[in-house]
Amino acid sequence: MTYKKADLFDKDLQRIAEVAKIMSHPARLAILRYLANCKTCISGDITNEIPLSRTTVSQHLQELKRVGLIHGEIDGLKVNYCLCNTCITDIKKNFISFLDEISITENIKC
Amino acid sequence: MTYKKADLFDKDLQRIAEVAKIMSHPARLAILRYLANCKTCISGDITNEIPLSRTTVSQHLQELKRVGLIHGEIDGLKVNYCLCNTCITDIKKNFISFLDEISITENIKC
DNA sequence: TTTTTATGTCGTATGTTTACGTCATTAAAC
DNA sequence: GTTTAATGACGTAAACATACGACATAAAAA
Repeated sequence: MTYKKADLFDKDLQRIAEVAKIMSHPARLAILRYLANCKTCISGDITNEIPLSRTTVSQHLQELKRVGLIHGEIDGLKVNYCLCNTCITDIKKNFISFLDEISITENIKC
Repeated sequence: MTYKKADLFDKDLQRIAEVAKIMSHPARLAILRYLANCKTCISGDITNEIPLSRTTVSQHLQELKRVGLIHGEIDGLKVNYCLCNTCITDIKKNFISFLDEISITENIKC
């Protein structure tokens, strides 16, 4: 009965909140940054780059995949991960739009 | 011994993650949006606007205050809250910079 | 075919967030 | 001076996130 009242809010706020939550862990941000720079994108390489156990990194990768920020493509034993540019563009649009919305120019007092 | 390995990551990623975490709840986004629109900003008004208990809203307000997104100013019995534009501008800069960084143009495959 | 390698899934301990009722405090109204 | 009103702080239950070891799977190498 307690908990999870998030659905009481506007859909657009819920979406921004969802994306923000995904970005709320530095490991996931580090993964995104790494994927933006590397060419190979193999899961193992990401694991080596991140100072956490393989399992934990894998878990973060699944999260990123779940919201659509990255894609994974099986290549034999290995998995190639890469960023979803469409999704990132979309997120950028959403964030900027929200932050613009709350950037008032004429400030009232404090 | 388990838990909280966040400090192993770059300071800039930690800061973005911290801000993202604050933005990861629709109630807090709704508060920010409301503060951007209203003139009065009295705590009680915010509580009426948000479909959560007074205590919970107060808690969210403290969180927003903690990271510097809003300021509160005591006015007798009441408290006037308002957005911190400097902080919001800063956040916008940080987010856009990170999202630009991971927006690769030449995509490799997927 | 057996072994090795790369990855994901499951279980679980511990820490954190969310949500709210109750209590404390302090200013204003009476 | 008492009462009422507006807030914040405290305590706490339930849900969720983080981190990781152990197990499972399936491709590649030996």
